[in-house]
Amino acid sequence: MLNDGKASGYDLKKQFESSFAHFFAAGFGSIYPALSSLAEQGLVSCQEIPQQGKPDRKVYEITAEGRRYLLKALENPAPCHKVRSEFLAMMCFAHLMQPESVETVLNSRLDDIERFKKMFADIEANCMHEWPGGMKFVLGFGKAVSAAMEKYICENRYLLLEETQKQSASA
Amino acid sequence: MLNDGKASGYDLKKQFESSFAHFFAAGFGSIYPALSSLAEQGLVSCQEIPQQGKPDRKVYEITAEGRRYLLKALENPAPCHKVRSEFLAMMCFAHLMQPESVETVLNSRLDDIERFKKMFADIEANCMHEWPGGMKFVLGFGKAVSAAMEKYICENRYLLLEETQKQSASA
DNA sequence: GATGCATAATATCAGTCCGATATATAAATG
DNA sequence: CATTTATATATCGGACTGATATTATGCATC
Repeated sequence: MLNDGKASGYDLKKQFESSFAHFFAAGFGSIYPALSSLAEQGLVSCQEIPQQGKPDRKVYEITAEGRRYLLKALENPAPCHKVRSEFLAMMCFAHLMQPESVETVLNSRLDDIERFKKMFADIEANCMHEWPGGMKFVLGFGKAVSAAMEKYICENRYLLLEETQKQSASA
Repeated sequence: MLNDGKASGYDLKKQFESSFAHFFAAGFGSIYPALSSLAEQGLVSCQEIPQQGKPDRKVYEITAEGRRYLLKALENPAPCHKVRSEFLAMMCFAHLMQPESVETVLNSRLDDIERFKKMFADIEANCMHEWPGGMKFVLGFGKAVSAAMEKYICENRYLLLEETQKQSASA
């Protein structure tokens, strides 16, 4: 991220919460230690800007060595793409749940997707133009996958509810 | 998983590599400590079956308390669904990569998806009938999302390659 | 005028997770 | 005959992360 310009940990967090949120979340507990370690390795430099009231702003900037390191890292031919879904894990055992409980879970998932869709629209409206094709590709990927998930859930939730109703009918 | 019947850590691993692979991967480093901890808490019981040549098979079985605990856990109204994609992270910076490098990454991702699709087909052919609706829902979810990803990548890879070609043309 | 909440900003830490590695044998494959 | 795959368990260092702490401003609400 620093390759696109200077930023503080706080600035980066905002990016992780918006454009990166759908595929790579990171909290302060990951960001600050990462910045410290990068600085130690000389891959970024740090400039402290004093402020009144607030902690000093630490603005990080990528170094020439950091840029070389980034380019090397981008040579990985098979980067991973992992999903870790408690949601799907739960749905495997929907037949052990109350039907209302299944409904709640499904709706909360649809809400999350809705929130992502709004975020995508915001991003598209604001900063899309100034982005390289890669960012457009990644945003589009998020939109396509979100849409597919939403469609699938709406069209197939009956699979889950039939089962729980069968159970509650036989109970 | 043990709610569906007794199993050893090794058995569970096979499930994590097949039906669960697309949304919840787990290695031995997670499975064995988890089983030990569950046994300590009395949520599962363990029966050691001696074998010649191989280490003793430890077959775990869920207890009544374990079942109660599972049902409580299934009451979580908003289970999470996370994606962590080095692939998409790299694609954000495609403009810094060689076009051939981008091609390689894209193809390796498509290969992964292809492997999943084959796995889905296998599962559907073999053990689909004996499954509850929840498992069918989850498998279908994986298929739908995989198909959407494949389609999106094929239809939009030009977004990534245009950029790198522009770069290599101006270099 | 006070209370509370959001924003700005950094930082740490305990607990969890996981990839890599180790060990031992049988069976299948080339 | 050699090598790979399958059976089976186990550990550990390093990475990751959610929760928590600190301090101050500004803005809305009661």
